[in-house]
Amino acid sequence: MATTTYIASSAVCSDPVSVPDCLTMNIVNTQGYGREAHEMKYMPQHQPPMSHNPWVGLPPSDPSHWMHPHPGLHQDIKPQPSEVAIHHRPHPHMTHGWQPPVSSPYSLAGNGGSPLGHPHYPMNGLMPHQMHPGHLREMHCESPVTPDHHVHHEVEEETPTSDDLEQFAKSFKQRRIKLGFTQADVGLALGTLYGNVFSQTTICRFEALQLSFKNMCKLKPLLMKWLEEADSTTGSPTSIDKIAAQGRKRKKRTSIEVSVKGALEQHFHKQPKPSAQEITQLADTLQLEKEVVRVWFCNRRQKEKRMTPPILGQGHEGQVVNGTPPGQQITPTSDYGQPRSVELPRELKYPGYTHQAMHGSPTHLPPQHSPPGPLLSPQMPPHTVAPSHAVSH
DNA sequence: ATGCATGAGTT
DNA sequence: ACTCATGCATA
Repeated sequence: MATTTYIASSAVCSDPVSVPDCLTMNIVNTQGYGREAHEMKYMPQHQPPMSHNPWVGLPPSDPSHWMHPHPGLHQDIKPQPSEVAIHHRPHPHMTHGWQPPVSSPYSLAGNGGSPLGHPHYPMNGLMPHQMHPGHLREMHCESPVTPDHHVHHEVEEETPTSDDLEQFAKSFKQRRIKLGFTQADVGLALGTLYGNVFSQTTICRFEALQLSFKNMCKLKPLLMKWLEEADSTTGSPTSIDKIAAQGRKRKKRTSIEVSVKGALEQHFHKQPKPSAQEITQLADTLQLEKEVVRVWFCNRRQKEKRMTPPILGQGHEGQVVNGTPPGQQITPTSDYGQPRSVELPRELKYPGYTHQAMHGSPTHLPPQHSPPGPLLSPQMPPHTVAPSHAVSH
């Protein structure tokens, strides 16, 4: 049964540390659900664009990162960096000009980081950091489209290959852990660092390669920077406050029964993009709200586009299709529920990357830009290996 | 770690 | 109505 309740997401902001009230974003009413109706978002208390970011030298010249044309009128609740109450790290004993951009390995909110009341403090004061810094460019990605005539400088802004990403993600995770930071810490740190806060979820997905290729590319440089800062820094406990995402009316997560999911999966195999009618019918049949079904399909499609897509071919549907998208290689292996230890030969997996392989502007490119050069223009790297879906964390 | 949801931007 | 980036809530 689908729970269709709305929750006054007062969020679990039970941050033991503190919750600055300065962060109150007035969330009015969000009826994101009934799009057909009004779409009131939340009203930002608004606030001075950039307050201070003591340690984060945010170039005033580049507010674009954290400012949106419509403050407060953006996507999910994301605290503006300026809103984030950052504590100056109480560590006078630091020799560095400035310290860690990051939040301490503790503090942390609700999610992944330190769940259940008291976080584990991996290191109070001393970090196991410093593995062997000064070297995180072990990955050089040769972009497919890179003119060979020009050497690689440090920061390769060229599109990394999926291998690069995979490799990076892996080492990133490893270091992050050694440094004693949680995924949530990182997400928060990015906010104080660059003004873009990310959730534990996103960091997690990055590490697990569960984002789109493009998205991975976008985040990589940020995480790279964080890494630099992080391991070039002596741990200084900084307490970060968690912002409460309050008041927003969010539909409660619908729980779809497994049997129903199976049915949905089956339909998905036959028709990944059902028409409104089909959706309606399906919803009717399965006793779900139409919207729920619609969203399910959206999410399912999105899943297919991740770097580590679910393998098509759920245990039950026998007659799968011929709908295999060209170029999409389906690995008959089971789904992501299992430990993917096998080297999945999924050479191509970005069937539908019709858009920008990644470029700053949101504007999309024409689907198929025929490369002037004789070489192919793979926006997507040749191949990817099996995600070493490690267990950790 | 992941399922369902939101919302800006597209098509 | 869809895609895509992202995240709350939850398993």
